[in-house]
Amino acid sequence: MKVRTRVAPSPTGDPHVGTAYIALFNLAFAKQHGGEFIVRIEDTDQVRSTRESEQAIMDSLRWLGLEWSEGPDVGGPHGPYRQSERAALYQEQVQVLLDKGHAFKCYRSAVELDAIRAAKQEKGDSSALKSHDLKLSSEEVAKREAAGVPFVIRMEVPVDGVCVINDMLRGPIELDWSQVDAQVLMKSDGLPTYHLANVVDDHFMEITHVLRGEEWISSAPKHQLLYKYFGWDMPHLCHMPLLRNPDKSKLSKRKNPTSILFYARMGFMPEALLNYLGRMGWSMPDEREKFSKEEMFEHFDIRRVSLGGPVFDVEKLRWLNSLWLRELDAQTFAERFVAWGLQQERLLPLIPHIQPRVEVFTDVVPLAGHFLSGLPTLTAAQFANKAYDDEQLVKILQFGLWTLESLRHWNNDAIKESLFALAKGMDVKVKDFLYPFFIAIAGTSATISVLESMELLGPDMSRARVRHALRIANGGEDLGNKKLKKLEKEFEEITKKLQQN
RNA sequence: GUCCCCAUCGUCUAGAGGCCUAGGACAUCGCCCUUUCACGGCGGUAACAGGGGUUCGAAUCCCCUUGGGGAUGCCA
Repeated sequence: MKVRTRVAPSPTGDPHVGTAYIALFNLAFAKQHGGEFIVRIEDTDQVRSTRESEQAIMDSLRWLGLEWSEGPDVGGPHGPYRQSERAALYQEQVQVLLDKGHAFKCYRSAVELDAIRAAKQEKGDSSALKSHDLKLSSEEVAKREAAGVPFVIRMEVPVDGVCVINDMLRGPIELDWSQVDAQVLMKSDGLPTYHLANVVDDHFMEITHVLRGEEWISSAPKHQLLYKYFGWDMPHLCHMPLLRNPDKSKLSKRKNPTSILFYARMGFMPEALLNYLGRMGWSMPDEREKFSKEEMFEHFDIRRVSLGGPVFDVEKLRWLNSLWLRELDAQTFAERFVAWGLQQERLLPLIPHIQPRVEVFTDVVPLAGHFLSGLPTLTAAQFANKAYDDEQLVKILQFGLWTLESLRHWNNDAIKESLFALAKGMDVKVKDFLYPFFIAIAGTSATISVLESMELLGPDMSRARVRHALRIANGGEDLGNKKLKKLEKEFEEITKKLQQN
């Protein structure tokens, strides 16, 4: 038996707790049945995946103590078994479908697709796009072919009837074929889409069980159909509930810290985070709260998964972490604390900023203590500055936060460039603009460069602190939707203006 | 809009028709312990979304309604 999880790197490279969640249950399931657990980096988009983001995912899964099978089948586009090296395989398989008439070339442009969809909707036709919707006259096809117009390869999908998907937790699920698009299998750049890569990879890797997020249920018919077209055995499917924000929406970093790195930085023990993830939608038969992954695997039963989407509750995670922390003997506690925050390689980059500013060692902690803390205790009064009023302050922090959230690469230059540009766009002096960020990040302006601080703290911790500061500056409340919308508009105008220059 | 999934305290959950006057945990409130703050101990507030069935009996099974979520991309 082989169980696999596919993980997609995020554009910003932060490994998501949801990834670890799915991986944990895959591993637990595999272990319990004496099977093999495989992690596959998925990225046919090629925008998200960089060597760094793939590495970050693997490192954080390792940090959590989730081990997977090594081998030629592991890795994404940059891994030992590269996507580009598999390109021929996908070409070959898609040709098989083409030959059997299960797939077809489509020369339609994005503009045309929009128009076709709009026209269907207007007619009150709620069915998905099918090959007959996309058909062009043979002259037109010949014309476009001759002109070298880019094309994609789509799969043929039944026009109506029901498709039954067997879910290990939910039993049979009936989905209408009328709702399933003639899915693109091969993009115009010649790379496969997720759906094709997924099915082909799993088949050749001899995957028998797939545990994935619930958001994949509606694409299961496409996958099942591809297996049928190829004449291959389909793995068993199991869809796990989705982790949620406190407002019940799908867990997202705008509303909750989602990066495993954040929790590591924040000083959570990997054992505790894993334990907490194991309690999401699952319980031990004796209902105990604290358990190791070995204990979890020993008692694991997929049928004990509950289907309601669990809300990720940082408070409870903290409590659970305290249980793990207190169990450590003094020696181990000291070792782990040092390993967490006082390692030379973590300290070293700070020294050039600290050394010129201190006279004695006792000056170090007041100056750089924010590297070892979580969210600072703040009051609205700390943000006071005669250069701006309350409204302007909120604006600076919110616009700054959005800017930080949009950064793809987290380094001093990128942070500096984007923030300085924003200050200019907002017509605020850099010095005044940065002041609230000093408070947000370090709790004081008497400290080292806030840009350096942010770089060293990492994106998630930095954003979390700015978000926290924003709430304090706004009188202890989150910004209302109305206000947010207004600000969003203004922010868009500024970014547009900046892009033009 | 359409399709699908889901539904027990604020949150995580136990519950496979009678063991449920619904249990545990986090959070919260009160008391105790204590030179402080924590930890800890004891106790309290707090839930089967609503309506119909099925059954001698329903949190548990069925249907409808409502609510939440997801999908509807040349993203994954």
